[in-house]
This record gives sequence, structure tokens and C-alpha cells, in this order.
Amino acid sequence: MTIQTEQHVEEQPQNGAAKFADAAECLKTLAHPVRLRMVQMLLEGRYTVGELAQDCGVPDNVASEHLRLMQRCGFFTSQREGRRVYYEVAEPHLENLMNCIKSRFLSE
Amino acid sequence: MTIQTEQHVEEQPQNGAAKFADAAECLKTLAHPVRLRMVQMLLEGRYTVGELAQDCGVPDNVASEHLRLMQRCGFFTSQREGRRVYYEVAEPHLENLMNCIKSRFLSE
DNA sequence: TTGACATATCGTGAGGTTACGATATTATTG
DNA sequence: CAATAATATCGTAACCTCACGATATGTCAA
Repeated sequence: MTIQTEQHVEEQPQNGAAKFADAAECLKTLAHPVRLRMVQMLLEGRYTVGELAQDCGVPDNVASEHLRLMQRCGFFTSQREGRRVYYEVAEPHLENLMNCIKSRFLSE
Repeated sequence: MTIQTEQHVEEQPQNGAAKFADAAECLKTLAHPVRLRMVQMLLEGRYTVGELAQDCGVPDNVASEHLRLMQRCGFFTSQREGRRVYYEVAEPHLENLMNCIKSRFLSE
């Protein structure tokens, strides 16, 4: 079995493992009940932080934090209009991915 | 001690938020570079713990732990043959989900 | 049986994630 | 201007995840 005794520095077997790091990062961002719910909502329209917060049952600052995380993954963009900030989907693959998730986990 | 301070209990607005908890759980299980790689491998055949461990560049016990987590989500099953244990995909939606992930995060 | 191999489990500690409260920022209204 | 509304940011503490090493379990072979 000759396990590589090289401490795990950066040295993943070059089988595209590096690519999985990005995917894992984004999946991790998606993997939260409140965030999934926000994605679901935003796939159907644009909403403000307050609207999303209320619908998800979390305080505004918590909602804001979740939205910031997802924005960093490129899922959403935001525009300010007056004192409100509207979020909307920016990642076109998000709908397809969400449908896969729903067909597996939510449809039965 | 174990003083549970009654965090915000279960009080999600009943918009199907509970369902997202399961989905988030499974997504979280998927959201790890090594585990994604294992899924990718096992979508193409059955492999032993040692084979998966070597391919992912992690020690056997670490691989075993990852596989256990995924088995708990119903992604895989395992059969022992001699001293080896073979894992294989048990969740039929996994392939579709993985294709979504790859088309978003790995194809560019 | 003893020993080796393959896998699994357990305890531990480092580091990450989360919700919360307090505070800060930005924009509107009086 | 001050006051309020909507959102964002920050520090903190509780909790969770992960990899590691040690050990345990299961299997086969001599």
C-alpha cells in the first residue's frame, strides 16, 4: 500500500483534486437550510434582505451574513435602491443545480 | 454541565423550511474535496477503502471515516470480501447531482 | 495459534462555522 | 440638523469538523 509519507502539503495526486476544492467550497456555502431557502426564493424573483430574513425566520443581520457568503461564491448580486438592498441570482447554473437537489431531497 | 440555553428552537415559518434541513445535511456531506473525489470515482465502479484512500492521497482511516459519513446519507453501500471492503453507489440521484456540480464548477 | 493485512473506531486538539448582541453605515424623512 | 429605517460589520462564545495517532476488529495464511 506504500502510502505517500509526504506530509499532506499541497500535494494531492494530480487527478483534478484541486478542482474539487472549489466545488466543495461552493457546495459548503449552499449546504445550510436558511441559505438553501434563500436560493429557492431568489430563483423566483428579487428580494430585499428584510424580506428574505422574515421569510426564513432569522434576524436581519443573520440574513445579511448568509447573503454575503453566497455573494462571495458568485451566486447573487445586489443593488441598493433607497435604503433597501435587493439581491438577485447571478449564477445561471444555480437553477439547474437547485432542481437536482430538489429532485433528490425534496420531492418524495 | 450541559446547560442547553434553548436556542431559537424549531420555529421556522412553515414554508417547507424543514425539508431544506435534510437537503443541507446531505449537501454538507458532499461538500468536501476528498468526498467529492470519492463520489466521482465510485460513480465509475466499485473500489476498496485502500484504493480510494490512495487515489485521494489520504490515510486509510481518514478515507474510512469519509466513507462512513457518506454511507450515513445513503450515498453508498459496502460489502466485505475477504479482508477488503468494497464500496459502491447506492443513491441513484447521485450521478445526476454530480453532473450538475461538474458542469458548474469543473468544466471551465 | 501467531502474525500480517485491511478496515474501523475512538480520543484529542486545532481550526472553522454559526447565531447573537452591539455597533456602524447608508439613505430617507421631518 | 436629528431621528428613524434598512442593511452591514464586528467581537464573542458555543458548537462542529477534520485529521491525526492509537487502538480495535475482522480476515486470511503459515
